Amino acid sequence: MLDIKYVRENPDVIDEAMASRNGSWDRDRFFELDEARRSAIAEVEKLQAARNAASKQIGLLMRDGKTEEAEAAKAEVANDKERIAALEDERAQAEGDLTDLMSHIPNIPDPSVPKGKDDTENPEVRRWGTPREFDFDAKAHWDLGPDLGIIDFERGVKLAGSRFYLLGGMGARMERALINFFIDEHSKVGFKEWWPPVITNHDTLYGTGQLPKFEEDLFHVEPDMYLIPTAEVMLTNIHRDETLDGDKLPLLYTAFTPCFREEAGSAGRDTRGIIRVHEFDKVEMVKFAKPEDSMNQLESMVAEAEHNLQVLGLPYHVVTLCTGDLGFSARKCYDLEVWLPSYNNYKEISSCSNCWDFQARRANIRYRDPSEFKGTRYVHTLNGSGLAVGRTMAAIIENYQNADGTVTVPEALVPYMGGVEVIKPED
RNA sequence: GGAGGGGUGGCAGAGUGGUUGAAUGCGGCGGUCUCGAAAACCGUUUACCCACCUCGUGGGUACGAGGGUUCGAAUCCCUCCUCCUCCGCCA
Repeated sequence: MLDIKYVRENPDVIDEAMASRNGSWDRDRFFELDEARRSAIAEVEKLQAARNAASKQIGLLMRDGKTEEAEAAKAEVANDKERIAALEDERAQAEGDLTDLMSHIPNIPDPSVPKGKDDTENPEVRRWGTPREFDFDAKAHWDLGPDLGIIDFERGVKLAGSRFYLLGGMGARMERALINFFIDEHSKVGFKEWWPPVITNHDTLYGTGQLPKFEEDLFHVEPDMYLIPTAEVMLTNIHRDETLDGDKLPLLYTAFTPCFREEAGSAGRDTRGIIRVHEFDKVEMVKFAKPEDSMNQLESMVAEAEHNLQVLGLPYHVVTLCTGDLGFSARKCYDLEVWLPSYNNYKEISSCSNCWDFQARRANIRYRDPSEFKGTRYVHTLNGSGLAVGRTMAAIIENYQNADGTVTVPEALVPYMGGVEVIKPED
């Protein structure tokens, strides 16, 4: 959610921001509702002030035993009762509509975000590692996985449906190994580990911006709950409706959770393999930072995600999402894309965003810092994958495959794999 | 699933319709005292919204959430959420 005062005073900035990120907002309706709300407030508060004063008088008259005068005063005040109720309804209506309108407006891109229409215009920031040249016919993970007996697509579909898969043996082991590896790495640099529920409610999803606009992307659990699409939702909402101590910032949180996505509208995209599925595992990083520090925290979060790819020896590059590709809640976002031989291209494996005060305002997360300012301010929230587990496994299988159809386990992962150095075909 | 009892300011804890944003205690902040500190004493202590003569003043709202009764509700009624105790069931 944007600051309503800022929107009121800078509508041209919003126009420009929406145009640059392929968003839209109803400017005329905003001012119509804003005006309606404020004039209703002015009127209703005037009447309330009069009523409060009169009620106080009635109380005094009653106390002094002047019953008749009190009754007369009561009758007089009663006249405004319906009027106040009607105005109050008017105010509530305008306010509800205004909040609804505001909650559908995406964040404003940071001035440092490059202008662009879509993901084809995301500039590369840097590149690490060199994609391997294979001197044999390299396989895609959707072929190699089943050949090794570590990924079973057919049974995944039988157990749950399309876009689900089953891991077995060393595949299952590697999933578990990657989760532990990632969390251990984050812990080394000060991230606190959490273990949240994966079913959640409306308010939590509203806080991070999934609701109300993106309900169709979520798995619904009857009657009114949802499966989380990312641990970001839970980690960020840990402090919903809280006022944090400025001395404790930044807070660095991490968690592993499965993530659930309806993938409505992505039919036909990434249909092969484990790249785009309804349920996948991810280790997530979330930070709560002071405004003046949040951009630095974004850079260090990206560095932490990169560190994991580097230790695993997976080639990748970093791109800055241009205005047209920016997610709803993000003010600035970097994507890490890992090299996938089967795509002969880089594929997103992490997305690190600075949401600025956008989520904090929705989720009401503030902080206090008496030495810096009076009262409270909204914190800045950041989130980033560190990393998507399934896509990491796909990248390892493909980049570390050998001519004989085996897969070498990245050195850093061997201890997490119970000492297994090479994955060979299983029965 | 059944029965009962709670949810008040940073914390503890009063308050069962009328000058209650809310006693009291603790904590926090400022001050007096002191070489300094402690103790003691004095003062102070929320958030959001609206308006204006915009480092301030005035007004409104907020006692789990929402609705109702009333001139007026923390106090009465309804619904929901949540916590606790007991019983049942259970990984």
